Amino acid sequence: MKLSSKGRYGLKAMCELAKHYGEGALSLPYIAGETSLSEKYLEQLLSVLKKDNLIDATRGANGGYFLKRPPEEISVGEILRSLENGLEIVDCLSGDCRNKATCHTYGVWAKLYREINKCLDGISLKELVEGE
Amino acid sequence: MKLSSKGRYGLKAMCELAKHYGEGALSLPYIAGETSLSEKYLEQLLSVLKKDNLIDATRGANGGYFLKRPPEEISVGEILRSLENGLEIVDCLSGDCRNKATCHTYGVWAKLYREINKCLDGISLKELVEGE
DNA sequence: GATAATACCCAGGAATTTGATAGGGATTAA
DNA sequence: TTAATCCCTATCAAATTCCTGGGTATTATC
Repeated sequence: MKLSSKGRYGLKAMCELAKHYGEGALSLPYIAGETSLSEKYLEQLLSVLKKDNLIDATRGANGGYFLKRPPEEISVGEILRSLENGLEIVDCLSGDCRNKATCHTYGVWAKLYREINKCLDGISLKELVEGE
Repeated sequence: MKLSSKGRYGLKAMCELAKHYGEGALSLPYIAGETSLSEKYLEQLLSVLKKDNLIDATRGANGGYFLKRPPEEISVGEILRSLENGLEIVDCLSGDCRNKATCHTYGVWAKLYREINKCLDGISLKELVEGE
């Protein structure tokens, strides 16, 4: 059970945006430099975050990316659900399980899923960059 | 972040062993039949669980697999850590992270790791097969 | 209006991981 | 001796992951 690189790296990028919240947009090359990611790869992560309304961007010269809401209003849970395309640890949590009722293990996955989300939703991006 | 098939199927096999705890050993073909897994695949899962001392086996005719401890003394956490080869969600939790101190995100993974283990260690195999 | 800096879109591919199969060997009850 | 069983290890196809590359659209600045 591993988190994908997308999740790990995307969260780092979000931290970078949070550090500079309120200072205008950060360009892709700048964020790539700070996070040691290739521009092309980072671009894909940011496009996912943008699709899910966590960040926004302005195009053209002097354009870049910025958080859509202040860091204290964005949770790590939101970010990871976006990047990981949901945190469902098994497929049957995604709705299409026909024998929830009789399955011995379904309850375990459901409980774990709730705990994971609870934990991650309890951490804001602001706490992350400020350390505690 | 998905649990592997090994984890899901292995837990089902453990449930089967738990249901028949105290009734002697269950043969590989029998467990395979009950869980709808191929014998060869199931064999690999059971070998992992045996290596980690959760189950034991007797060889030869009338042999089979059985739990090494009663179901109430085996947690789902133990089982999944065995099958998944640890529940570390990111590699840096497995000891070899050089910049724990400065990394913004390390704390998130550490906390989540603790929560996941706490949750799964709180569910016994007995609860699972008896429902609640 | 031209230029340069930027975000945006999408195709593809190498490497890794996963899920599973296969064959043969060792052990033991009957 | 035989048949039923667990044990070991190699291999493979499919899926997924991680990343690169090329080209397009937009816009501030000169």
